[in-house]
Amino acid sequence: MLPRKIADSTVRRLAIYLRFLEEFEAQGADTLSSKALAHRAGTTSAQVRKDLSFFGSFGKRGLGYDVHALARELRDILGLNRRYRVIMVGAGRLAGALVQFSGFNERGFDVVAVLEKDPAKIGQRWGGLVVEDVRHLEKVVKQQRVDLAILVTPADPAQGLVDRLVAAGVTAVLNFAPVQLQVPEGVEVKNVNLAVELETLSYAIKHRSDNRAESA
Amino acid sequence: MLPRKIADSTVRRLAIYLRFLEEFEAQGADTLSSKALAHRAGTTSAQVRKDLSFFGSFGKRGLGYDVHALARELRDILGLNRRYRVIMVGAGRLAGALVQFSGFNERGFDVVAVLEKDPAKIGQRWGGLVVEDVRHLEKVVKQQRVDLAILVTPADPAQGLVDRLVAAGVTAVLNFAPVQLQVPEGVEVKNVNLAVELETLSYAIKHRSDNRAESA
DNA sequence: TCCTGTGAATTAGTTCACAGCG
DNA sequence: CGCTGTGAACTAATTCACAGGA
Repeated sequence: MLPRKIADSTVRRLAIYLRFLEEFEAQGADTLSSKALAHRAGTTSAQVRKDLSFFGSFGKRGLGYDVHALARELRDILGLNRRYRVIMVGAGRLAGALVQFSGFNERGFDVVAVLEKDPAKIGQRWGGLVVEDVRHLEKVVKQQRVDLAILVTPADPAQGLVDRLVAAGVTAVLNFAPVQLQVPEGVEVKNVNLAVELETLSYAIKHRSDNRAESA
Repeated sequence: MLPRKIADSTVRRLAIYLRFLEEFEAQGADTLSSKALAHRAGTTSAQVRKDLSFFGSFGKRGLGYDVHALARELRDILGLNRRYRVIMVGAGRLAGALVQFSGFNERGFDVVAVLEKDPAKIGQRWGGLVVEDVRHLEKVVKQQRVDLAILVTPADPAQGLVDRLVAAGVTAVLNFAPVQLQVPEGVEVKNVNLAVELETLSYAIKHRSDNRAESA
């Protein structure tokens, strides 16, 4: 059923399809064509069908997809039919915003601990959590049975922290620090680099006319 | 000099190379090989050379790249040798974290206004800024000569807001709302979807063993 | 010799186009 | 018929491999 390797771009689109399916679900629609889904997700119907085809045949020819059934399939494919225990490493403003971000909770990601180095922040209450000393990282990861870490620190300490997280058993990391983390086989890292996003926009602004005219 | 179309993946890597070049610069290195840069950026030396070759020949055979000179070239290519005037649309926690985020300022992105719908937040002081009523969007965009908008709102109002931004003359948007925005030709949108990032990690966790073993 | 710059080869990803089922 | 599912065709991106200048 599962091919050797699914492209990251496909997985991202599946997550996007799921979001729209759930919107349609809420609106009471119960059948949807690949064309309609593609339109909402900003892609083509062939792409939608191809993406889904890697995992099975979920549609009805001549009809489309059952919204409920396809949403359920996608949640299953994406591993979203369980909850994840998340540790937040770093307690700056961005970390604070992420802890509050309802999208995480709705999707099954529960922040179970927040770690920080700065003594001024240790002991603060964050919602139901207390910010803990990062020295206790290993203990917390084990006691809380952490599945996934969100790393929200400056660049400098990031590699050392990820080494400790991996040693303690964490196998998935969402990294906001602007460094390329080195991790062993079997550990997944996703990077989010806000500066890079802005810089690609800067590039687009600067080179906008290149796509139309020859001269610069 | 500039080919018709540069892949987004290439532009992102250029931004990453620049970050590391600046680190090396700060450490006093003045020459660097494509191999060293590739290692830091998590790619291959051939990829580094190919990425750069789209824009020119910046290295010295047998030696490598002059760190200062290449950094300057990349800043020029990326359009980072000027400052950008940014409007933040939405004044939630994430917006607050982004406004404070030093990386933006260091890279030349100045937040010149923050807009919000919620009357409770309008009038709050954010650093040197006062949160303004989103009704004044058009006026603010024009008076502040905004180059770029960061959209940090729920999904619902996002399309309407982007329509107004575009009508007012904004041509680049960094979108955190979980919708696929429809914009006319010539307007650039970059999406950052934190839920999607977590969901691809969830997928990776679930399918980790598939890469090695046959059975599931 | 060392390391860049780059066509050529390869691999990955997307789109086409149509057979086949409801 | 309508719309899915999917090989085949195509396009894009990466990697190879080597010529050539410092």
